[in-house]
Amino acid sequence: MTVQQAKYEWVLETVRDLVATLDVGDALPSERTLAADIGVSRMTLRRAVEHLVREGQVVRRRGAGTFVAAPKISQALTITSFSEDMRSRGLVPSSRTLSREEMYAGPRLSRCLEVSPGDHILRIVRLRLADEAPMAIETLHSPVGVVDGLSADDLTGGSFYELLHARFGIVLERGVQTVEPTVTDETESELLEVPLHSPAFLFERTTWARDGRCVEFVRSVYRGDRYRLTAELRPTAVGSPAVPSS
Amino acid sequence: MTVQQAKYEWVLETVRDLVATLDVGDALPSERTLAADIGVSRMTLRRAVEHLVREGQVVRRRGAGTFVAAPKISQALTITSFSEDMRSRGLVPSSRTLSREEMYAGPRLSRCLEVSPGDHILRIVRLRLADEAPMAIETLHSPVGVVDGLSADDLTGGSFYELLHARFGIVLERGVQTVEPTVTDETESELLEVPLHSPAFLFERTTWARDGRCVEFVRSVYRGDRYRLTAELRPTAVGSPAVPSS
DNA sequence: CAGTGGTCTAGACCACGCC
DNA sequence: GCGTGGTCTAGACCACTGG
Repeated sequence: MTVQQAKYEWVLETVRDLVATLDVGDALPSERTLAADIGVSRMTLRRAVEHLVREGQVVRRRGAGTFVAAPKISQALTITSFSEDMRSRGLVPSSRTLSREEMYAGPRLSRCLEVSPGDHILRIVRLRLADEAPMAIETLHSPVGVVDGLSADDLTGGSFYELLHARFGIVLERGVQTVEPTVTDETESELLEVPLHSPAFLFERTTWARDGRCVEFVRSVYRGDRYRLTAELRPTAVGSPAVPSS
Repeated sequence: MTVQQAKYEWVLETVRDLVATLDVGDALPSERTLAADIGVSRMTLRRAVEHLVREGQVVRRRGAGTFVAAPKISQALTITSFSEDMRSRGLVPSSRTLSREEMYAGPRLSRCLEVSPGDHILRIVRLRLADEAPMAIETLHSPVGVVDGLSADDLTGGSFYELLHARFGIVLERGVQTVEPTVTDETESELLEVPLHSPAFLFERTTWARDGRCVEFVRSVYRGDRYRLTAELRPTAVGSPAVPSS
């Protein structure tokens, strides 16, 4: 009745309070009943319940009812791009290009980049800094056919991805990244200014464009003493049948 | 008209195809227009569009319209619990309890577990195996007040979290986890059957219950040669104003 | 101002679980 | 069969953007 703006959120809070008074496995009142009790339409009530379903607070079973879910921890690690990542950690990101060369893909990279081993690719190595101190070494590989004429200077500025779109019209579609623990070798230790064989993260990322072409294969080595991944763990939706209240 | 089951998904595919024909920054037809063209109600159309918004394909701007989003790579690393994780990798998980002891929390753990340094805590060390071969060492700390009477045998079975709920009525609320690269020490190398100073992951996780109590602090060392994190990267919702078609 | 997305309604039919 | 969630509709008003 009052302002619409608040209604859905108000309903959400109301239902949340209700759930808090119940035990795991307990059924909520039916949607029609609850909507009437609260004084909103069923669609509005459903929207609030959907929110709780996504949060994993409740589980819906068609034909049966809606039940308080048994929380279950799953892990969602979220990382952002280097620059954003550093800024979110209160550090100032910067970059130094160490080398730029054109080369044959060779057997290994040709597989990663999905080109012929004899095709030319561009390899650019950059030192990534945070607050002026070395943080990571990033080695970027791209087929020259994709990033024709890319110079070393182009990368000192900012995002490679923005540049890909603005200059080459490339729209990214998806990527796959793996993370492994490793230790630094001589070269890496010198560049990152850490002792030989220091613990480090090894990231490998392959990214594809919307047109299906493989755009880049990136190998990054992050200092283990300065960089750490963090994850917020939240209860998620439960696959198991709602546990009957013990 | 036909079956309801398929309608919403059909609309989603239709809109997805439409988006594919547009460039980044282009506006979609208005919801009312599009709904009429497709032949569904606005609510149904909205549901499909909401799906695309969550996927980051389009951006809605109130009063302005709906626009094709500029893809932006962000990273969502997803890991599951040890057992699930192993099973999803085609391995058979198992567990061996190495030790169980009650001890004073001490300065460091008392901070992690949010108890007094003089409070008693339980420490259980488990070797986690995959296909009978060592994969990780997990050291669990919990205040005895929380898991009173927990025996070593209780943990050989399965999930600690399910046990927490069934036996102690503890409902988990949230957790924080950090991941660092490290190298194995003598003890760890022996247990994990890897050479001294092998690369490894160090996970540290703190989990809280719904009532606010800190339930556990877990420190896990994973073999770097057998364990690797993988992430599917997908374009996400864009904060930046939709780029006008170049 | 007209047009857009954001929200809400009251009612309808379907598919499914349970008794 | 009855009650549940799942879906869909046609129309309404609001808040905001833009010319």
